Amino acid sequence: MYPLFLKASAEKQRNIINAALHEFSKHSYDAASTNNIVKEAGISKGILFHYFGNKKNLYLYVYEYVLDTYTEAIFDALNLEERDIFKRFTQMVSMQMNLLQQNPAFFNFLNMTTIERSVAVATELEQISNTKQDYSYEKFSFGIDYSLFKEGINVEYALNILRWINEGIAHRYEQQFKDAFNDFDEFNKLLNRCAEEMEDYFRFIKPLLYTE
Amino acid sequence: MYPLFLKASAEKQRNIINAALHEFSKHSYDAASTNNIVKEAGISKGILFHYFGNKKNLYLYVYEYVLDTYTEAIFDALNLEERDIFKRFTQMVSMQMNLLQQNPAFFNFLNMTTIERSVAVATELEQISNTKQDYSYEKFSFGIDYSLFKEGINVEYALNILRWINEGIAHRYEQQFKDAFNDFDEFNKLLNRCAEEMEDYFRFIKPLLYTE
DNA sequence: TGCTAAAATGACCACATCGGTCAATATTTG
DNA sequence: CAAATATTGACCGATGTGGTCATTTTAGCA
Repeated sequence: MYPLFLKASAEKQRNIINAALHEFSKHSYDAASTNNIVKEAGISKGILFHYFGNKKNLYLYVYEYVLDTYTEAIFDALNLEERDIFKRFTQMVSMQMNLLQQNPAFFNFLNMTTIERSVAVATELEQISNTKQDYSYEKFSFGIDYSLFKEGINVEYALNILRWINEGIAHRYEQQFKDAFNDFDEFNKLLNRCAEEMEDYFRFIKPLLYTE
Repeated sequence: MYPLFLKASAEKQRNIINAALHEFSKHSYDAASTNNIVKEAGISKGILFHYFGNKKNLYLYVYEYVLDTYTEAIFDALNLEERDIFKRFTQMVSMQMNLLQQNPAFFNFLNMTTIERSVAVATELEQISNTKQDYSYEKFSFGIDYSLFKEGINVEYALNILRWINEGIAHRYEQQFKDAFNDFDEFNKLLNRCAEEMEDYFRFIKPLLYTE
């Protein structure tokens, strides 16, 4: 893909990706500044364009990188022998918390891409999203044991509701995550509280969906 | 508040508010352009600043206007004698669909304000939000009959889940709403389909939460 | 060591757009 | 008709944009 970039040292690549993630998670594509990115990455403007040619390539590269990293993290975290959907969710929540701890901009960036409206990248964004996003969801729900559900339960509805609970809680914590970003202990406490709350809701809804 | 603006004709006020809503729902505060607003509203740059003094005042005025309109719409739509939370939700969904039909930018703007990060307006935004947002939620859940729930059900959890279902479905339809924005029939069909789906989920979850 | 090719720099470009102003003009009012 | 008010839009200095390229630094090899 971008051989010049891939030839650079791992640390440099990481710096650039993190700086881009940070900028693109704070601003829309149009409003994001390559000047800010190079400043934060500690590189010159020239080398960035040497690597990626233009802003758009950089943006789409970061998007693919994030989706791939996310998918890979799911692969790592998921124990496919666990066929209980609630345990699966617990696994995924802990995976997401780890990712968030490693790089808070990660999910902010993903959120931004879902509301991105710039015509300059809209079509490519949707294209990449379609090819990659569904895959990780499929992976997540592979091999689920549907017989654990009460008879007559619409499993598709049940799974969607679980996801929306997850997203709803995450969304509620978002601002707090941002505020606590620089306080390591506080940030970890928040992560735990958030995961705990998700667990609470799962405990609440599980007996409603599962047979005794 | 802004007497010069309020003295203008109702049509002019409407044009300005709609133009501002449109611009601020497409761009963050910093990225939004007053030039675009005056162009779309069909007024001169001078008169806009004559009315509001500066961009920030305009933005916050529109935000208050939207929250007030929303609250008022809830007042109109809600039958407080209906004490079944599911019927209440149905009432609110239909109210939201009406608002969305009248002005699609309405909810997009509200979504944008929830992710707004500009330091120029952050504190005021939160301040206004705190004073007004809670109120409409309180209003919505006033007089709910909790005895309809199964024994041992955590009602707070149940209500949150209903809200997240609502938001999750709405979010899923968002992009489609935008695409169909100019096709009146298609747009209405979408509104109905979205409301229908919310009803489906309510029908699904109601027997899980309520006693027979 | 010296030489060459590749990597990296950052000043610089032309340009677009920004929020905001204000002298000039149009309209309303009495 | 004059005075007061409403409205215009050209204009301002400032800022920042994505992208370029002559120049310098570094790395690899003989």
